[in-house]
Parts: sequence; C-alpha cells; structure tokens
Amino acid sequence: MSNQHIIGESAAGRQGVVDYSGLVHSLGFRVRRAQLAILQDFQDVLGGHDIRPADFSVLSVIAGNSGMKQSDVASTLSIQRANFVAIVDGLEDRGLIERRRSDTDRRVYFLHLTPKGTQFLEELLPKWREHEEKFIGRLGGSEKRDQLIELLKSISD
Amino acid sequence: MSNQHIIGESAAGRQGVVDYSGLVHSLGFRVRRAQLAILQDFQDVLGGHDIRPADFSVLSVIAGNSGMKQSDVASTLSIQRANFVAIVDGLEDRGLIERRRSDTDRRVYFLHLTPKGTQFLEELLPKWREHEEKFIGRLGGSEKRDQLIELLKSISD
DNA sequence: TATTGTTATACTCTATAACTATA
DNA sequence: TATAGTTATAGAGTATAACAATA
Repeated sequence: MSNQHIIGESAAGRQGVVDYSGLVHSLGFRVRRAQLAILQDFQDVLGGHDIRPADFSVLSVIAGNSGMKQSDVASTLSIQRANFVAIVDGLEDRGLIERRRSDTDRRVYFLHLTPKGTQFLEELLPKWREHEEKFIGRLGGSEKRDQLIELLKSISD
Repeated sequence: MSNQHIIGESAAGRQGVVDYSGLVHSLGFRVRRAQLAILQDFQDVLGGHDIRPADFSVLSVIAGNSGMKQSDVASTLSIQRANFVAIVDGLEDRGLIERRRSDTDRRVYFLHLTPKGTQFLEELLPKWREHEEKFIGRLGGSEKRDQLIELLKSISD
C-alpha cells in the first residue's frame, strides 16, 4: 500500500500535488487551517471594534464570573500569567474592566466589568454569535458543530 | 432558555466557572486549544531535530513533488510568498533543499530535496507519525480522526 | 518558601507594502 | 502591466526567567 495521497483541489487549493506523508490530511495541518479561517472571520466581523479574540474571551469570562481572580481568569483561558498582564492593562485602560485589590490577600486582584464594559460586550455578542453561526452553517448544522466540539475536546481537554 | 453554561473541570481546567457567552464551547476557542495542544506535542516529539511544523510541511510537499515552483509550494501550504522566503532560506542553508532556477522563466525557482534532506525527512517521518497516532488515540481511533478531518475541511476548505 | 502580579525578553506566525528582475 | 521572489516592518501569540510584594 502506498503512503502517497493525491491532494485534490479542495484540500490544497491546487490540483495534482502529491501528499507524500499525508501531511495535508493530518490533524495538525487541518486544525491550523481551521484556526486561521476562524481567526480571519473573527477579525472581519469584529475587528472594527478594536477587539482581539483574547480580549473578547476575557470580557466574556468576567461577565459570567464577576470578581474572579486575575490569575484564575488567565488559567481558565489557558493564557499565562505573564502574558495576561498586557491584556488586562489594555482592557482597563479602555475603561472596560476594573482591577480591585483583595482586602484579605493583598497580592490578589479581582476583575470586574465596568458598566461600559458590560455595554460593550452586549454590543459585541450578536456579531460574535453571527460569526459562530457562519461556521455552524459551513459544518452543516448544530449537530455537526457539537460533534466537532466533542472531538476537539478529546484532543485538548 | 439560558445562555449560560457551566464550564466543567474538563472543559476549562477549573470548576464552577460560568460560561456567559458559550465561549468555552465555541469553535474558535476549542480549535485554538486543540491547535496549541498539537503544536506543543509536535515540539515535544520533533523539537530536538530543530524543525518547526512549517519546515516539516515544506520538506514533505517537496518530497512528493520534486521541482515544484517555490510560490506553488507556498500556496499549497497557505503560506504567503513573503513569509515563505525565510523558511526556504533556512532549509537551504542547512543543506536540506535546493533552489534551482528555471531556464525558461528566470523569475522562477524550482525546489528540490537534497540527499541530505531526503534522509532527514525519512528520519523525521516515524516520529511525526507517532505524533499523529497519539492524537488518533485520544480521539478514539482512525474513524474519529477521519470524521474530525472532514469537519475541519468543511470549515476551511 | 510559595504565590500573585509584574517586567523584560525572545521567538514564531501572520499580514502588508514596496522593491527587483523578469516576463 | 503583471508575476516571482524578496526585503522590511509591524502586530499578534506564546514561552521563560527573574523580580517585588505578600502570604
């Protein structure tokens, strides 16, 4: 049996390319391409609001969990402490969130949405859902989406 | 019906977090996490060979398509021309690939593996397959993998 | 000693504009 | 004019080490 696969037009954007290792049908390659497509659509749909995926995810987690510790928000989103500081700084500088010092452990900051942050997120949500729906449509419906989410969870956690 | 979802331990690595927008079960978030997990495993398994995913993908495509145009390799891998130059430079400096000028169109370079490059790729392939198999195992078998690949293709192409 | 937040730093990936040489 | 390869540059994302304040 051969290891070689022909990469069709739809897979590689170019016909007649021989896929020696199976690369183009590999998990790493396809997941990377999907991630890029989703990222680009996010920027198309939401980029006008000066918001990156990480910013949106932070606002979204704080909205559901007011007063969560900074480091816990970071770990929930799999963002490292060190890299999280600039994200929180940016959102705080724009008046969308607030750091509040803990009274009982003065190393800790609790994060809260400001009213402006809440309003901003509410404006974003319909567009973000539209962005998600676009891909649910491409997948062929919510069941396919749920199937995909489950498969992805078995990969990462 | 509520928009709020409880993020279980397995989904967010932290119990009791409220998922206000559904973010943690969204396509963008799960695909990003999966991509990160695959990338990190690639580095664990193959990082010792001083090879990045993009390097591997270039070697792999050239192996199956000797003499392919530089710009066609780039577009096959969805890497932009401009960003592709440094990748090709690096592989050529290491003696793994060769640029050969076209006789009929002197703007064009054709890419070829050197014998060293062929040998290097052959050393890499078992480890790369082991890396892929690890995730097929997590997914629960080849059928699940194929299912996932099809879903991902419907997202990106 | 350990933890929280922080700074500094480096490397990778992606994107755009503009250049050159060739067609 | 258009194309192939290139350079320069900027913006994200991610990773590690080390520090200050606090526990």
